[in-house]
Amino acid sequence: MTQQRDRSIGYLTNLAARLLVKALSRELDDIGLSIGYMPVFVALGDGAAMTQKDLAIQAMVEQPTMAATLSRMERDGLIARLTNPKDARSALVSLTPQAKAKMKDLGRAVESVSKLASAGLTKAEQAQYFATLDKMIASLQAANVDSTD
Amino acid sequence: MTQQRDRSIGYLTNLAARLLVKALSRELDDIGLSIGYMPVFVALGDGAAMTQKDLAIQAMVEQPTMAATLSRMERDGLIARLTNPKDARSALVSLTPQAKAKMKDLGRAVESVSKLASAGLTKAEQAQYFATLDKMIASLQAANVDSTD
DNA sequence: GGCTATAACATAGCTTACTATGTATATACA
DNA sequence: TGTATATACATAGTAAGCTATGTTATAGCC
Repeated sequence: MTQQRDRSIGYLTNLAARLLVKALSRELDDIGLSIGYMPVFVALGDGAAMTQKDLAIQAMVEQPTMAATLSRMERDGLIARLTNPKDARSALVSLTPQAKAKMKDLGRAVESVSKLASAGLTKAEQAQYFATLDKMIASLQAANVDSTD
Repeated sequence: MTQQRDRSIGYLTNLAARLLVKALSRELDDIGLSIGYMPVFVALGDGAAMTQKDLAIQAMVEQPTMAATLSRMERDGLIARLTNPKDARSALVSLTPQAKAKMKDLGRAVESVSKLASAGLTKAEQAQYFATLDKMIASLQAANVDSTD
């Protein structure tokens, strides 16, 4: 009869991530954006144009994931694809003016969710949380690279 | 030109979660299990039988998510559905013997990934990480409830 | 120059999440 | 008793992730 919910590091981290996604998605809905678009905005927000591959690397997602994200963003009028003069296989992706116009609101949404998530945490706790995440991510990425070769 | 990756609490938490999922999925592949099955194993591992709804509550996922998970588990021969004598709308779900036979391996897989994730963290850091996650989850859940009514 | 290997992207198929909505059974109450 | 409401589950559709594999263009090398 013991209420034995999963308290593993994986389950709890995942739950927190899902709740963060949900919270941010709600904010982004109002602006007409989607959470998967975020890393593209971060990468291209300064006016840069880059290939799908470089976007995938920066976002740390696989190529097909970025391909799907970009096609949704194109559908939503947020990115344009210019032919890459240096390589006919790839295209250079950049934000449209409509996308750029939403950057400020996007920043506000991220800020608001970050505040919500860290409500009740001291500055020290927040710093510690980031430091721990960095270490954990490093361990997991190292193991991932090892077993991918 | 600044390599300005997203360092928001949301993005990093999400990245850690994705890496944890990947690591555990790799382990579970060997046993023939899938990560979404985990909360069902946790809930039913002691031989209990419960409804889809209660499973969804324990796993903290929405009902259609649990419905899909259960249908994959049924396909894989891991759960059985018995008619609920008290309510013809629902069925009582329990683990099959094949599923129970995998519980030990599953525990080992979780343990191994937890170790990998917390490699390089002191006991104090781990405890602090859990405490911070708990607070964060509580804040996010409270906000979620508020905006759902 | 032509073949081979590599690289970039596309496509297919799967998992795990979500929301919205439909259906059928229980429950409540007039 | 019969209707209205609430509950449990099913289904449809979408997002965001993954792996595996196909296609086309580039690069390397004999």
